[in-house]
Amino acid sequence: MANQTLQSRVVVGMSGGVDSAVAAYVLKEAGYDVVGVFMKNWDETIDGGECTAAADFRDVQSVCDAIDIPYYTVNFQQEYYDRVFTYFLDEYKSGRTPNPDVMCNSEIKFDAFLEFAYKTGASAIATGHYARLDKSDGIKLLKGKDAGKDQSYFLCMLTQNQLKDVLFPVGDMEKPEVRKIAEELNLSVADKKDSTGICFIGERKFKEFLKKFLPAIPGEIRSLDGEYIGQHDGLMYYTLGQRRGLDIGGRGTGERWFVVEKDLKNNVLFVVQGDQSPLYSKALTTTGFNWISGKVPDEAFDCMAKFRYRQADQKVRVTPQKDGIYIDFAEKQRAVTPGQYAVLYDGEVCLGGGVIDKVIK
RNA sequence: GGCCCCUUGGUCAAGCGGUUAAGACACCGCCCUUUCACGGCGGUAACAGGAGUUCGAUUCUCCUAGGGGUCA
Repeated sequence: MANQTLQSRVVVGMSGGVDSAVAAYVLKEAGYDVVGVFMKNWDETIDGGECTAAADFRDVQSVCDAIDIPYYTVNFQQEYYDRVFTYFLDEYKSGRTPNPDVMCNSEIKFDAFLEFAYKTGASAIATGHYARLDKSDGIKLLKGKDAGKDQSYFLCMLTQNQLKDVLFPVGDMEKPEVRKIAEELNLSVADKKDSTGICFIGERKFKEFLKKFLPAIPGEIRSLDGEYIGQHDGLMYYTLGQRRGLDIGGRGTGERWFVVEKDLKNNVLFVVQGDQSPLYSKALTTTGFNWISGKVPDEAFDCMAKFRYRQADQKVRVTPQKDGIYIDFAEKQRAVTPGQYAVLYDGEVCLGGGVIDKVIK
């Protein structure tokens, strides 16, 4: 793998975690001119949440010093707010459940950041994503080798152009290997916990977080046959299939209650008790669809799909439409939710993704 | 108004003189997880109040407070 563009410059997006640290190390060992860059994309004074950015940056410094590469910081707070967070809030206002991290990749990491890298004279960027690229015939996005860590789902909206100068050094490694390398190098982040929560924002008590941006409009919770069950704090604080936070206990059969539907017009949250059929659907449509290959198929075909991150691949039949695609499920699917991404796979290959618009029961 | 029944943790609900007073749902925490969720594990929490009878009362009796049938 090392005999291509030796000495060409690669800018590595360093988060302060192990994955990007090892990614940088691997590239350095392969002979690239590696530069570490830490992105600061969220201003925690906006929401008053915990700020882990400073500590993360110290980890980046420590790692870069250890593997002996220069490091810098860039700030895309404005871009993040305008191109990701605004979309995020708008989706919630529409009663949908967005996935900001997919947008963060297509708008920030593989756009604003990529541009920045080119400007510094780099010929490529790299990240610690668990995904692989096959550039033998066009560019194919593949799942990470470590099936449990595969992050191709989050990269489903990227294009050939965005991927052509990208490297995913840990994509063909298993997580334990990555940690082992970090340990052998005595990197301070070797056993650092994997980060979760919205990328660049971090762990938040989600409902509290949203409350700072979206007004709470309490309303009724009802069962599908109209029975009054209780009160909700605001439709946008719930997602389809959710059970926690409903505060419904002791009724009916004693089973758990789940959100099945939101009626924005009347501000009513509908729920069902137990893992019932109203939670399940048989098909969906997307608004637009990003085919990573750049080519829109001209006829229907079978493949696999995920409707939420880390869901097991589901067998589906896809029919391209004028705007987006129609996906028919081989098996009924639970809690498919508008705003989330439907991502298609052909074996290891991620074909692309689109925002779920309509769900057909 | 007169006879009958009910009253347990946030909710529903076991218990039937001696129990660490079940369980479920909720809630909280942890785990999982670069979205939101789902899921897994664990935890907090109760006998309406008072007086009796008993070696011993959530369980029996009698009062005082809150809900259902029948009789004028």
